[in-house]
Amino acid sequence: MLDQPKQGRISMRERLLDEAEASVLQKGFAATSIEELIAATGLSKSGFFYHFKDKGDLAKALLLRYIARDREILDGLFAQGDALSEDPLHGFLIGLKLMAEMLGAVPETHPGCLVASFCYQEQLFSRDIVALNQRAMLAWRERFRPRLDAIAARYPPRLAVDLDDLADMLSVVVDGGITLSKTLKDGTLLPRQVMLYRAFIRAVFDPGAAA
Amino acid sequence: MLDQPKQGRISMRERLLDEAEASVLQKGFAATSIEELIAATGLSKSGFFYHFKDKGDLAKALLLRYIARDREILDGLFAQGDALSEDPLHGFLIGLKLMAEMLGAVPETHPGCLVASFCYQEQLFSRDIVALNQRAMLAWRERFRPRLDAIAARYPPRLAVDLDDLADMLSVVVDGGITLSKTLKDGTLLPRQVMLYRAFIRAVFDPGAAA
DNA sequence: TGTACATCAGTGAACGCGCGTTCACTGATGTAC
DNA sequence: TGTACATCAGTGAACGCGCGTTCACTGATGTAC
Repeated sequence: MLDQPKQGRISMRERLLDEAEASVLQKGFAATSIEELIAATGLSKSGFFYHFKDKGDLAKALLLRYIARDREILDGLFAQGDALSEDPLHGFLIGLKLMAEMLGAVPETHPGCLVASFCYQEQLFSRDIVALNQRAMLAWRERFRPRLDAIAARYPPRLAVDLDDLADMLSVVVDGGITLSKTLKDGTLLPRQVMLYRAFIRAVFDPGAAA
Repeated sequence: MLDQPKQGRISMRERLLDEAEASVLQKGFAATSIEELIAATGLSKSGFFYHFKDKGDLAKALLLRYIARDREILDGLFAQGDALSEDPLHGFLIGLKLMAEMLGAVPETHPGCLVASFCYQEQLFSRDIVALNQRAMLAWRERFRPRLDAIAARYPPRLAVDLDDLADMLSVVVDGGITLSKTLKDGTLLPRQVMLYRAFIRAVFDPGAAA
């Protein structure tokens, strides 16, 4: 029994977070009621307040979990890309392709980005949650800017572009692509946009890019 | 008196819509209460229900107004671009530059895109509002795809890209750019992303693009 | 020009429901000695 | 091994407030004849 992995049985807390995340992405945080979360999980209302001291605490836990998962996924994707090529440009391009594949793999459309959702409801949240959201957004820039620097060092850019902007553009394309996909209920649109960003990266750096 | 323009005095209905739009973009539709709208405008609660039959009716009016304004602005921008150049590519590039300038002109950061906000709260709205939102998103593709066709006819694309995707990318960059700008509270980020999209368009079509 | 009626733009009071939160309490498991 | 206590993961009942909605009513302006 001791050597059994703890997995399999998901904790009540985790189940509440799962339900809450899905609900927030479909109707926003304010309309996501504790009542509905306990109905979905079978917990009592006071049971909910054992896990979260108030609704704001739920929001914070939701965001922290989302950010951590996001980071892990990106780590995995681009570590794979780097493992498959020593060249920084090719490694990045592989990572982007893997990303597009992953985003296209789920049969339904992407459920949404919690950071974008929170951004459009900022006034509901405490300052530390808003700050957390900003850090999450900045994390993308800080993750990809050094990569672009390394690429630019080997492949002089063929277009005059700011590398911070270019790094930001990936999060922009993913966020905007999610909104596009979600609004039009077409899951293929998001990966296509990521591949378009990838084409842009090639146009900027890859000497053999022009068809 | 008859020849006086009706402007100047804004109707109560319009004031309610103004307040509602700002509030929705800051905290979402569910958290935007009728109570707060009448407090801001000095109207009575039943006065509100004279103008809108229920809260869903407010949402619909909000979205219709937003979409109409959006269309007018885009019409103006790209009509200007076309007026300044006969060439479809250059006209489009001018339109994009004007767009970036307009988006950077407001001192504060962009208040947000109602279509994106509604997309992340879809479950709150009736089917016709959701359909309206889809039409609004599609309108961008349908507006820019013919332009790209005209450009591609004169300037054979130097990169293999799908023109629907490329048309979609503008709305993606604007939507994602708004989220980026809004989250990081930096109004310059949005116009910079639009200019980056413009650079991509040049890279795809403009024979003299490479620096 | 006068009167009758219609429409416009609201007011005030009341409603019931659902929401987030609090409080005192509980029964099962873990740990110290 | 037995007992005392602490922690974990909850329950059940009650609360007050704010929300969206309804209803009967009103006073000012517009229109028909």
